[in-house]
Amino acid sequence: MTEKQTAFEMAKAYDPAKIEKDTYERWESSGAFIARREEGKKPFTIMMPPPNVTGQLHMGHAMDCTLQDSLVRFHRMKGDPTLWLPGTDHAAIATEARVVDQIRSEGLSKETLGREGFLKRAWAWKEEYGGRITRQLRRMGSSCDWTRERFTMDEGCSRAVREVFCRLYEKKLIYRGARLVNWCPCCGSSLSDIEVEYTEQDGHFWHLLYPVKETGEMLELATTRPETMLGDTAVAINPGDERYKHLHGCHVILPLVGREIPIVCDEHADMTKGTGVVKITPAHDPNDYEVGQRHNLEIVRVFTYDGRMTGAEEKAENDELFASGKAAVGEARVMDTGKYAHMTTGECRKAIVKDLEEGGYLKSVEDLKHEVGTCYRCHANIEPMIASQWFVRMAPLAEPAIAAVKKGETRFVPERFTRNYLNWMENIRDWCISRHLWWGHRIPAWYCDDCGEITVSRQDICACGKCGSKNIRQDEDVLDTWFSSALWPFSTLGWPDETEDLKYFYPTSTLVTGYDIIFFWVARMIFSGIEQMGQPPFDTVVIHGLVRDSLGRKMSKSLGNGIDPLEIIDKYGADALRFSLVMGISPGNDTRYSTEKVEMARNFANKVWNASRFVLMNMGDAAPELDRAMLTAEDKWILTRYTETVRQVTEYFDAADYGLAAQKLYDFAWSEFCDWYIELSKSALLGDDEKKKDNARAVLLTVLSGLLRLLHPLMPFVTEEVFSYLPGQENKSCMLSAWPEADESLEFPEACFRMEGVMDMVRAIRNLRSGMNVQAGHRARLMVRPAEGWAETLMSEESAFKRLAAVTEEILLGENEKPGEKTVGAVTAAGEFFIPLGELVDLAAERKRLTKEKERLEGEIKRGEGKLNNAGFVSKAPAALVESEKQKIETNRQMLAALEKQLSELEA
RNA sequence: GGGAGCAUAGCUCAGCUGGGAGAGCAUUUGCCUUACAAGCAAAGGGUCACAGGUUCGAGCCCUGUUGUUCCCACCA
Repeated sequence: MTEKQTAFEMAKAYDPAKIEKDTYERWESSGAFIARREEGKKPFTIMMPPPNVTGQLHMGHAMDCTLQDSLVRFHRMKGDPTLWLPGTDHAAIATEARVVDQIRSEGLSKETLGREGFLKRAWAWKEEYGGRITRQLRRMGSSCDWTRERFTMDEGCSRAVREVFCRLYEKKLIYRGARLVNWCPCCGSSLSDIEVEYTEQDGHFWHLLYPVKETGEMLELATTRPETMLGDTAVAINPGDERYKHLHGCHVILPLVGREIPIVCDEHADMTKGTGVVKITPAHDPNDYEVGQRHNLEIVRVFTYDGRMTGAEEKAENDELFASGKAAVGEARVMDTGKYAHMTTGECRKAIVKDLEEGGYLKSVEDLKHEVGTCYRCHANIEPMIASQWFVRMAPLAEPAIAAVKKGETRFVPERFTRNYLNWMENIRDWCISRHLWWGHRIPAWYCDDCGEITVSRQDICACGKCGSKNIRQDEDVLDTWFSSALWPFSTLGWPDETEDLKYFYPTSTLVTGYDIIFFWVARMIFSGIEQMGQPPFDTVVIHGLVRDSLGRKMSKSLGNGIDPLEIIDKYGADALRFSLVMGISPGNDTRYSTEKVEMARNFANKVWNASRFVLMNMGDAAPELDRAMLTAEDKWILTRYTETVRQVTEYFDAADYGLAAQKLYDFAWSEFCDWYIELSKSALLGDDEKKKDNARAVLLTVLSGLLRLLHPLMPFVTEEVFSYLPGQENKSCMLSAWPEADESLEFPEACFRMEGVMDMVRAIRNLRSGMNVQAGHRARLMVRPAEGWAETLMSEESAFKRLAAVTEEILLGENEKPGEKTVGAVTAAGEFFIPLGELVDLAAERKRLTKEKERLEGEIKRGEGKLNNAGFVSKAPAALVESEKQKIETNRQMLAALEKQLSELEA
């Protein structure tokens, strides 16, 4: 613990850079972040969505992290055994791409390094960037349990991955097969369906003519991808299409290739679209693949896995595969595309179009915009391909995952995301989990070259499980990175071992994440948790929006509009960044980042700092005790407002409504505590009545100490720093202090009402002076006529009103006396007042101003009467509302009467 | 083709189970008042997208319309 400076040594402005590093180190080394199991107490657990080790944190992480840390600190202060488990994700495809870039810049390639060499480089990358990320998380102030930090590819997580893979395989929920998959020729890997992003692209419709063998007529059809025609194995028409009834059972001759292919009848052919004729390429189109399955069509692959046209070598290889009987079920035959072989698919498209045109097979070309699948990582166009891959059978896993959410065992906040989740789960297709990469969890399957057996094993094996042959190879591919993230809520707690942590902390409490990964991650955690653990991994999923740039665009590397959270922390402090990311957000909605917001938050942190400085400067030696008998009107007012703030902020945190919590704290701290209470407290503090001084000190301390604690989850650093200076809290940590509870005995509604009246009147006076251009330094006299029942409140020796007004005015009380000189005046609910301004008073302008006010009041009264004369309102509205409406009218009538009197006095 | 979000002050956005609209920034005016000029005291600025409906009462609930953003969907 560092030597504490006194309040008088506190800097005039809050300087976060001076304290953040030390404060964080103190927290961490004290062990305060470490979760402890307390039997009999329900823990609060959050698993951090592990950031990718690809690079560094961005603003989205900063927000995600702030929301989680706020919740975690809130629960820790409430006394829950709290675990926030941090970690990082190996991000298979993304990291591999970065490492490939890195080694390429050194003139190396994956192939030259070899698998082992490459993985060494990848681990080095992980060490560097993983370390950077955890440092960044610390800079944000994250109070996570670093002793439990995990990595998706560490030993334990990897063991969990293998265990799950084997269990699912044994239950036949994982299978291998040759299926049509989304293939990214650029990444050289398959992708799952959700990894494909559809973007609108300019393209063409090529209208082709295929000659019918039996009739000699030309059949017109259209395609957006003419290069796939080489792999056509049928042409489809709708069975009910009258135009083509005569062609049932006929064949067409595939142009350029000369292959005879059947005309099949299939519902897929839509009579209303184009000519109603569709070419069928089962190897390269998802719909065509389905048609092919239904009609048992041949599957002819014409693309290589790196985006070129197949040639003689590929065909020979493929032929051998089939000849040896090792071809997977559903595997495609490969065609030697002859003159097109080795062209890229793009080059081939041009060549084919040209050849078709020359052969008279191209009827016309039409421009068109259409949605094309692209890779979410590299944005290259996806080529659907037949490939032998591993899949997770989703239907049996989805079913309980749907039920759990429907039953409310897992709840989405905001609720609207439930539908999103259910809709996706209910239409889910099998999950392709193979990735043709090296960085990741290698698929634990071995192929026997002798007997063809596939052995899936928890341990590495060196002989075939069936025939014992040593002639085996492990599958070259790794698993989709989300396969391991899906296990995060339990793999990180030691599963498959029955660890104490696992028993105590699973299922976790809340998951906090952005809506962009509900499908990628949240859904998969839910079904994995249910399948392996028997219960869903969390009860609440708090979904937040994305952080966009100041123009509303997504922050991205390619746009160059990303902002580094660390730079902002360096300049404004972590608290400012955190608060700016939370204030004004609403659940599930996107937010824009702007420097102005950070400045607002920085100013607020400074305000908190200075308010604290003021309170500390005025503290005596001992910690003052709150004495209820001593409380003044303004004390009661601020204590009431404070209690209400405690109640509301607690509710907001419980509902994960951070934006409202921040707003409430900002308003209370600034507009009520600082602007009014601190100002009012000065009279006692500067006076020499020690009892009054102690009373003011006690109230200031009560409110400030509570306020700091309420603010702590959002602004941990400044609150922690200031808290330990408080009398009675020496060397105590705000983070470990108790969350404030609303104390009803500190609520004084009547005092509050009185204080609001005083404040209204003070505002009216200031307003009038400002409007009359009264010089700030000018101490005019002020004459006050209290409204009925307000004399004591306004005019007693102790009145807050007198102290507030006395700053600029000299006060005269005259119950019913006339001002007797030229004045300006106004009426408020608490009473009326006059400021004598002699010749400065413009009678005509005054008349106008007062008349305008009179009309406003008359309008108010009329509106109120309208309501009360409405039988429906009186009978149906809540009684309290009707009553307050009556009160309002009564007050307004009194004010109106006073105003009319003022007007008549003006004439006199 | 389905689904969702958004439309409120010049800008960015809040607004709870319906009870006469708020903040920050910007603008205007006056202040270095002994915590804070990263501040203080004031001011101006809104047909709550449009049209209906429910209700004693609608920014809020319902229906439709327009604009906009996003997600999902195999459309040749």
